[in-house]
Amino acid sequence: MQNNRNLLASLIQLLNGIQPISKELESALVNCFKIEDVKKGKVLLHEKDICKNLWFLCDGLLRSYHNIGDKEITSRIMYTGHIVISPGSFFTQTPATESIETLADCILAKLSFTDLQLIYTKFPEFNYQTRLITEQYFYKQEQRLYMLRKHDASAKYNFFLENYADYLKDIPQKYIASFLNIAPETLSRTRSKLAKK
Amino acid sequence: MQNNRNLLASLIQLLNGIQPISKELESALVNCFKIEDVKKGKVLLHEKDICKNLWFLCDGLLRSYHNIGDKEITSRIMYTGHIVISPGSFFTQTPATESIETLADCILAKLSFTDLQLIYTKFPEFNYQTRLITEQYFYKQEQRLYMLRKHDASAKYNFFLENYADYLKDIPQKYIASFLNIAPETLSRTRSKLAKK
DNA sequence: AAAATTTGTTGACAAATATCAACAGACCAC
DNA sequence: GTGGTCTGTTGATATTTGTCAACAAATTTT
Repeated sequence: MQNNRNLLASLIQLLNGIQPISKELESALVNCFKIEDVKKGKVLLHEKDICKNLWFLCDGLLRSYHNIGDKEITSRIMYTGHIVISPGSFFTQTPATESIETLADCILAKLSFTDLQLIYTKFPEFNYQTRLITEQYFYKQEQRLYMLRKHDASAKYNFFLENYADYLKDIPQKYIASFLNIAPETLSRTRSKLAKK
Repeated sequence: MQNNRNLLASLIQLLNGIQPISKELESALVNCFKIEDVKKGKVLLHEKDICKNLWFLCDGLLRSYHNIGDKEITSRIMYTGHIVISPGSFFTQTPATESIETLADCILAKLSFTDLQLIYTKFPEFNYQTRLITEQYFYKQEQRLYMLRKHDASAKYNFFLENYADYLKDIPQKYIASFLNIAPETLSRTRSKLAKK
């Protein structure tokens, strides 16, 4: 359990940064989160399953994706320190329209939807921190919407460089391409043009 | 004030639908919201100003927009019953990167950021309802991200028809086009092709 | 109601990106 | 390490959408 506390340190710090949480709430969180090591290439959540857990990504890299026709589209890329869910599915406990998989070996802290609801019941003040976190994610998402409306492929790729530079080497290019909504060949050409300048 | 209560009925109902609110909280909300009639074509929030208010759109139609280069991009379209803010600006009280304007005569209920914070302080349980509302908006936004990654213009326009059909006649086509990230001419052609079928 | 302005339509053309295909390089399994 | 599979690169071509321009239609202003 001491191990739990160490791995969850950055989550606790995130929460305390918003507003200090009580020792009781901290203990409840540390007790409810289960640590999991997951190897690269595993699917955490399958499309059509209900997202029954929230994960805190202690270390690693993930992506969510869904299919349109015969194409697979990467919708989000999530790295160390992120809270991971399939939003629509987790919030409403209905089947997911996307899958989530690991792009690297990951250490994850898993919290079930039911345990989270119990925590909310016992510690209603926790809604404050989670409201603010949801607001932050909301705003980040807004920026991704801006990105997708940028005119050309290089503007989109620059957005990616500004926001995900640290993970560039670890994310297969075809996933970056579909995240930016361009063909992998176009991304390859955009990159080589950029390298020449 | 009785008038206030009527106009805010659907907001109160929205909150009660999540979890019944106390009479005290209801009164505080009704007292803090100020009703405003705003004519079509007025700018509620100017880019670079801080979004100091949240609005509940009792009746009418709004859009948010920002400029990229010499182009104006419509980022959101909001109709009766929506809560309206510029997310990044309101949450963090920093200058907005977008403007918000009325597309029709509107009846708005305005709540200042500071009044909202006072309400949160006095009624911390209110965080519960607002967390859930933020989650709902978060999920809606995710769907708009899906839409922008749809391949062609007609798929994007169909998304619009599915989600904004009731407001189709009231929104100038050029705004719909930039919302869908296509040129107005392309939208015009897409529509005429669709009509022939 | 007429004039002026804005918005939407249509055509011709240009530009960007997608698609298809061949190949090279990286990565994985055995 | 070798063979096989998957990923990325590059070229040729097709398709889609954007751009520019002229005009029509609708809306606003006077």
